[in-house]
Amino acid sequence: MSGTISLVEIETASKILKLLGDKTRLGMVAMLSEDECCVCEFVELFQMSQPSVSQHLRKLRDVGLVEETRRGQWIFYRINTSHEAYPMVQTLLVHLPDQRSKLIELEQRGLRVSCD
Amino acid sequence: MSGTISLVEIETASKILKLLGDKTRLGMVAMLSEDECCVCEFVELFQMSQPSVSQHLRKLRDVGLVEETRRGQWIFYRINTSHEAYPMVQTLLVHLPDQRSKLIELEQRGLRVSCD
DNA sequence: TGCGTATATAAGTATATGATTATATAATGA
DNA sequence: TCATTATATAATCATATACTTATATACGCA
Repeated sequence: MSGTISLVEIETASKILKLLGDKTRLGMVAMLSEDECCVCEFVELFQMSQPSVSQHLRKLRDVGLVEETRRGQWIFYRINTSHEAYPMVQTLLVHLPDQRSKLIELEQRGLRVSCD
Repeated sequence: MSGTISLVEIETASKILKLLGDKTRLGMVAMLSEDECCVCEFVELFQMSQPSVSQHLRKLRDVGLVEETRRGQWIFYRINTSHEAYPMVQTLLVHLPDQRSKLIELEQRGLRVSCD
């Protein structure tokens, strides 16, 4: 229903915001709001070790903010739009710079993973 | 200009969100979005020691998210609506439960500080 | 001036966090 | 089946965080 705002308890909201209060994880969520991504793409995008990327994604997954799907060797992550805090997160993301160019640049470098 | 959304860099946004990723500070900012408050009111509202409250407020002040004014013995805090990330913070707060009842309850218990 | 109240700051400490390194698991293809 | 690639997890460690206690500062009032 348009006009209805989904409310989140302060305690719940602060847990989500603590997760997003890390530039890597916030960047990941911003990227995922454009498109699904897999771990090796994040490794490239953030110039960060694979275990580090996996651990950040795990934290996001543990609270249910992202979901994963395996496709062949790759595990793709996406935002869980049914999460109770998703509406709040979405209004947040509106204030962040568009991340599409980074995905495009990745694609041009031949490092974008796509499964059909 | 309506329709224009103020953008915040991911690094800046994550710093703000890290601060708001603590239930005490998020609660404080939510309260302050209703009305100015002083330290002793937060001590009562959050049932927390005075130094702890002061330290949380200092972090919020250090990034410029809140401002202070001394009035007599008391130092009142308020949200800095000119902060570059304020629009983002404001859209966040919309998703949190209304805090007015807590201020009203404080007033009824005679613990609300007001200076004229 | 001296006392009480409000607040800030400093020091200390236990816990949380984010990175690294090493290792385990799972899928692909020769 | 074996090597390679992608990912997860565990262990470790340095740093950050949030609280406590103790103390300093500032104001109001008798």
